[in-house]
Amino acid sequence: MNKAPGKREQNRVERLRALREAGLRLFLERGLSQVTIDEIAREAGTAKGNFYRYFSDKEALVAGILEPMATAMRGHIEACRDALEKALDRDDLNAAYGSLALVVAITATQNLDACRFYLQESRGPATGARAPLVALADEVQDAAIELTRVAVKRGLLEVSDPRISALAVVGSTEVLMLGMLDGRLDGVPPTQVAQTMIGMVLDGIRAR
Amino acid sequence: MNKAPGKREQNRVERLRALREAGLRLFLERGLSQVTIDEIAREAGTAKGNFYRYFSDKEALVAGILEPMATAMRGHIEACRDALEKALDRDDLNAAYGSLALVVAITATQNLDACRFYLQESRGPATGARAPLVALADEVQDAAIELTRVAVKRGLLEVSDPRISALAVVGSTEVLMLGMLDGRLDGVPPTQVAQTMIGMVLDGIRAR
Amino acid sequence: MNKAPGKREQNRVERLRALREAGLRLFLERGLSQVTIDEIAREAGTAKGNFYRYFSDKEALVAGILEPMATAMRGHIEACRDALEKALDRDDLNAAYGSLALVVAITATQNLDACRFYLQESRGPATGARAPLVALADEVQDAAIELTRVAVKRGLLEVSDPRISALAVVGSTEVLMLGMLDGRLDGVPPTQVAQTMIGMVLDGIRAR
Amino acid sequence: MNKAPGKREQNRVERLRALREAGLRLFLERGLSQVTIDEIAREAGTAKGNFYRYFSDKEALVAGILEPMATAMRGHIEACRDALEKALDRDDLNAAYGSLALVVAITATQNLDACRFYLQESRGPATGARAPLVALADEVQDAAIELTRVAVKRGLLEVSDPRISALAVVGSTEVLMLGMLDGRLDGVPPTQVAQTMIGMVLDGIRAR
DNA sequence: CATGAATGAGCGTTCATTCAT
DNA sequence: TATGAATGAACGCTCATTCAT
Repeated sequence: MNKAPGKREQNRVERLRALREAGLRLFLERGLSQVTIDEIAREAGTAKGNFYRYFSDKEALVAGILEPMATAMRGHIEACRDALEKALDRDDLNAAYGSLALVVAITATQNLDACRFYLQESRGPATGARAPLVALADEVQDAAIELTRVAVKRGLLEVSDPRISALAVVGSTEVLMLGMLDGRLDGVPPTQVAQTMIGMVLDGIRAR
Repeated sequence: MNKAPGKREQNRVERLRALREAGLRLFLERGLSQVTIDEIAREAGTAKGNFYRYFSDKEALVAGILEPMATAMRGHIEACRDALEKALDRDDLNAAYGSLALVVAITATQNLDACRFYLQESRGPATGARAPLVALADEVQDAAIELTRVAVKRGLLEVSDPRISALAVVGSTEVLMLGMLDGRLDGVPPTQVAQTMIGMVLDGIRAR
Repeated sequence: MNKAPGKREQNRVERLRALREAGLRLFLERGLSQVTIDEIAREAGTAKGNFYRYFSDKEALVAGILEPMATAMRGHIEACRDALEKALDRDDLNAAYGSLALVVAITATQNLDACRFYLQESRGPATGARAPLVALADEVQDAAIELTRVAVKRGLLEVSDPRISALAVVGSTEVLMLGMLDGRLDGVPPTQVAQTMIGMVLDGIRAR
Repeated sequence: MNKAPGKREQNRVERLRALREAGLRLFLERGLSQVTIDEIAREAGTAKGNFYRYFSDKEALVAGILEPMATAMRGHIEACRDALEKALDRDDLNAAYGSLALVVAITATQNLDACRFYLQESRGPATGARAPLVALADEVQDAAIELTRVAVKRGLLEVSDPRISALAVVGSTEVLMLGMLDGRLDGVPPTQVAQTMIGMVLDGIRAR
């Protein structure tokens, strides 16, 4: 019996979703540190005290908001590294990077708000609720450097220093994404942005 | 009389400096939103109530911290645009960009902490004390786009879209600077980083 | 039918017992006011909401915890008074007091935790959940005074003031019991403590 | 200049007094755990946040309320021990104990409310704000035992066990004091109570 | 002017109590 | 009937801001 999920479980899932959504919406509107638990609960249509059934504090909510995107990103990075480690020539490299760009773009699109949230709040000291964001940012930068190192080690890429190339790409990507989100790049086809990015990657940032 | 600055004025200037320095130090350590006026005053060696004699609130302090760097940057950008508008060939372009890179680097070095503060806190919604930071960031991005547009208009640069190139450069620069500051680029000579950046600019981000 | 207790009733009794035990254990560990209904229910292995099926609030639980001991004590006191009212000489008095001491000791031993709980929390204003404890303490003191008055009235005891003697005995008893429970009297045979107490009673506290 | 204490200092002292007094009054009325910082501040005629300038939390306030009495008691106990250690005969013992009883009585009278507070809340687990009370109670009981041990060691007192005598005296004293405070001993001259107590002490609780 | 005490709104968190499941 | 999710009033504590000294 009870093949369908019970009402309790349904409510639970719905509440979680509502809290995450409300939190994300408010964080984007007014900034992580300016939003109170009170508001999040109200915006999610529940009582303040109920928030704490679902998240131990604001930091846990932030982690929860980021989690789907972070998990997906980790998977994509892993896959890209696997591909790079098997890559034999420039075409394989192209394929690996292109593939990564594609799935990252898709993941970003599917988690648009979370992505924007990440871009907006991931810098600075990892104090309190910002910790999960900074941790993820660190992870991303380290992964970018690692991927570049692999490509260089396999002789597929020639760069002055893998760290420079990797961070430059990460930085460009971040600001371009924000540009698309905040309207500064309105009218530019996303594919063109992507192409520019991939060009940067493949050209190893040009400096040799 | 009183050609030399009076004792009063000297004190005033010293207090201002102490408050700005203390605020900056604490903002870097623990994040803008986590620092209280109380702490800033204590760190600056003055009484809490005295803070309000010099700054109307935290936002004003932030603006004060950024002001020297922002003024310098505006000057540099202005000069670069002037140079670009008189530039006749690729060499002039090189000179203009190289010059900008140089003075920006110098300004950043002279305002290292303010620069880092800017890089760490300039994103996200412009709420509360963060407003001056976000405003400056907007200004920088708009200026970067404008400079690129000028270069393109004069036929000195060929890019798919000036906005993409400009933002990519801004993003790379930001993350590379942070990388130098947070140790991720330890051991890389700054000149090499700069060269990579200038290469990016001159190559118009490679994508055509 | 249903001469034997039904399953329902069995469960009910078991739940009550579990809640009382859990509450008592926690009250002793951390103090009456520091224990939440939540914890009591969890410790008793039942759901929080279920607590309210058995007790209207914390005060009712406290009353429930004390009830067996209180009822027994009332009976013993009653019996002692009956004995005293029939007592004709010092031997009868000895017998009555000795008997009371014995049954009180037995009751305390049989309700060791409840007794300790009473000793620890029965003072102070009768606010909230503490009310039943304070009420019982008042009852005990009044009874002690009353018993002494009876003995005096019957010419069996000579004291400066029955109230002084009675309260001194009650106070000594309480602290000595606590001393036995908290280890301060480790190594002293309980009978020796009891003898001292009875000596106090019979000597009418010595001051005449 | 400024021989008289400044207005600031005057205010400070007055606030401290008001907070201690307000706290004590409320603790007596409704019990330590039932009183909120909010109420204490309101009762003291100050703002809630101001409470924390003077006391780090409720526990610190309790310690502050107890402190004068505790310090006095420690001094008296010390003096009594010194006297006992020099005592040569029963008369010296009488003097030492009588003296202690007298100064304790005076101290209690001078700190009537604090004394009552101590008597009402010093039992039970030392959780949170109750810690200083329990610590003081432990100190008192240990000191009582120690004093008795000294008297016994010097052959001035003959008791079955110093711990029993000491705790019995402490317990009697406590309950008799409460009895005087809560009206149960109305009409009994305090001197008579004291005499009873001293009789108890000198007779070594009668049990040999 | 400088000081730091006072103010009180507001935040994060808890918990007795109710109520849908 | 049992469960534990939801509610919301408090509570402890903080801190931007004001103001007496």
